[in-house]
Amino acid sequence: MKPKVIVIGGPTASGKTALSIELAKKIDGEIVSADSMQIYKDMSIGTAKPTIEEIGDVKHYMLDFVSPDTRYSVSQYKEDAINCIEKIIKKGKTPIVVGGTGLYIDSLIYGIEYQEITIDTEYRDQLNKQADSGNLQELYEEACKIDPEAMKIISPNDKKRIIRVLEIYKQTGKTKTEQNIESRKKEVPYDYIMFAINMDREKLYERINKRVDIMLENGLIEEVQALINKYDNIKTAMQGLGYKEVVQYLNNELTKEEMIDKIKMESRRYAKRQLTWFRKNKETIWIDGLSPIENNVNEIIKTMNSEL
RNA sequence: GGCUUGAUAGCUCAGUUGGUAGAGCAGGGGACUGAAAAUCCCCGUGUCAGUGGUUCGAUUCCACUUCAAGCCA
Repeated sequence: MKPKVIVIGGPTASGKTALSIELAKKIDGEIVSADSMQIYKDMSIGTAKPTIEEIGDVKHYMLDFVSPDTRYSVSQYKEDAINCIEKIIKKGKTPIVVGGTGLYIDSLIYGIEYQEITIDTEYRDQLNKQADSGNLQELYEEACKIDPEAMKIISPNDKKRIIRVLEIYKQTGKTKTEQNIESRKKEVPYDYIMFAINMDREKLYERINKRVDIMLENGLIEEVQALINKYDNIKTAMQGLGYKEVVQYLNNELTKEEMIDKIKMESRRYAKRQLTWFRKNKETIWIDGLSPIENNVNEIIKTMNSEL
């Protein structure tokens, strides 16, 4: 029988942190984060990283260990997270994967295998330059020639994905379609049980808005200021919600009020995208984030025990 | 109190020389395999403020009413 791994997803501000910590306490579990921004050091307020008080004695992995000027990716995440899961299981404890980054979660639950390659940043930059100088259409056509199958679902405007199709082909000689098939050949070694939190949309949005206000109170602006003082190249980390908006504010491109409203709006949209992601997986067991945490913890334990 | 202007989608507004209306933003749905808090795709019926009149037909023209802004007393 495969070891069980609990997964808890859900939109931002839905209460994943609190639920997972309570669950971990109750079942003697350890937490593996699945969050593409909380991996970064020096980014705590804006990513709503669990605080030391919240964490308490519950062991957390995959938090706060990458420098914001470093490139990180799903493939690395998959490798690192699997190591953590392995370690936890060896201890005889239950791993609890928690986070809002659907892509990262999928890399685990579908056991995606990534080939050992490093990204050719030079080639990527070159393609980006080409695309930005009005030649995206050409790149799109080229990608269509290489991998017409994959291009069926990629829009002529989706620069990132068009470039990726070209990159994969240049570096591996394979098409994205071929690679996708190969990446899912191996059997998934764990029994992942997927939960996701949801709640009344209006309530969720209220919580998001409130959380943004609290971030500001807790010193988000100062955190961003310190971040840009400390690091030179924070391209990936700057994709983080809230961070780029504060930078715009610091550059006087936005008023404080505009910045706050924008962070709230972008966070709401992000939550919507996250929900879309988790809805796609029909195995997902939905949890009502508005019921008491204790009930939800018990619900999860009950489901676990019934899945034999 | 008088005059002027306005009232159309959640918001800002366009429009219909009379044949029941459309943009931006907000919002909703979806896609997603090495940048993913990223990137991309799709979605617009609303007593056209209310009541009456003219008309085959009114959101459009006319009258009155209500509300708002401005001006004059």
